[in-house]
Amino acid sequence: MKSVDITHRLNVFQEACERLGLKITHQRMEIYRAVIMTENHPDAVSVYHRVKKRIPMISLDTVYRNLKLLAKHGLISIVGLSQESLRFDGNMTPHHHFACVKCGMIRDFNSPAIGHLPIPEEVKGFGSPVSVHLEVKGLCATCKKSSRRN
Amino acid sequence: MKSVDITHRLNVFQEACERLGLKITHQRMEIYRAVIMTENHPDAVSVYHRVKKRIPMISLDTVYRNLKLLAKHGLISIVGLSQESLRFDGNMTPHHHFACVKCGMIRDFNSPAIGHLPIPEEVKGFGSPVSVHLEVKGLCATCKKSSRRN
DNA sequence: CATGATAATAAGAATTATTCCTAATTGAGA
DNA sequence: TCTCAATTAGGAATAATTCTTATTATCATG
Repeated sequence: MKSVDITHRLNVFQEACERLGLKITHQRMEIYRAVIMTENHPDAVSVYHRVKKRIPMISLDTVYRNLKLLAKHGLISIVGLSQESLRFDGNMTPHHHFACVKCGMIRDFNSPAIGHLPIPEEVKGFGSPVSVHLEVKGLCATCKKSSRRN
Repeated sequence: MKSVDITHRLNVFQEACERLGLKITHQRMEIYRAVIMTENHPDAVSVYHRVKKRIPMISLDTVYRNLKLLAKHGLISIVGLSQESLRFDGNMTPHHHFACVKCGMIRDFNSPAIGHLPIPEEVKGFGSPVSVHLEVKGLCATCKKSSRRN
């Protein structure tokens, strides 16, 4: 990404923080910057090491706290289903998943339309695809109800 | 799932183990059975508790070991991208992922076709979808090369 | 059916990822 | 500038997963 783009995105980020009532701290800015500058979807520890070069006293907890906070506010996202532990699936027939971001509930669904999706040529350049799943994230009906009560 | 179906799947599983040279142990059978009988994509600890009712001395390690082994052989699957830690994404424009199951590399791709997929009505009954990602799992070019060497 | 090679297991220690706790610091509005 | 709630650093705590080792069980073969 070009440095003018980075600057622009940092400005947009700053405005978003103001709008959301999040304080604009040095740490928060650098953590965000590290995420958008890293192409390959870093984990928290990678972000930590990267930010440490600019803020040597940064704590890993601060990195985790901000990454989660920013993800919660939709300023960055978590790759995949954001589960804290591995989950297993005995259904080996083609299907897809709906996952609740709050309680972790996962439901299967099929879709003939999705069944024969065209995988772009580009992807074959990355390697050999083995499986294809559509992952729909959202709030399940139960969690939606309980969050309205608050 | 009906009990005749369970029985049938256990038979198929047993044949698969024979074909793959995996020994048919009591623990392995019960672990597989627990996974296919649980609709909601259990994590390892849930499987452990379920199996413990039938094999009180089962160890958690055995559960993990078998779940991973069965997943490796394609007898069950791991939900999502099978990552061991959370990974973050600063790209908030619509895109999809190719993930290498061996080294964890993730690459983005877009697809206009996937962009306006019809989400089945069924899914709206589960809750409110927020994001939709296609997750393609496979072996990346580099890992494919290095595994051929062995 | 006995037996030996080897895969698999139990139990607990070790490792890794993530979150919590607390005291000190800081950003931003009055 | 002053104040206060939000944020931070640092280390302890927790949770998830893997490793180590001694023992046991499976299954091919005699």
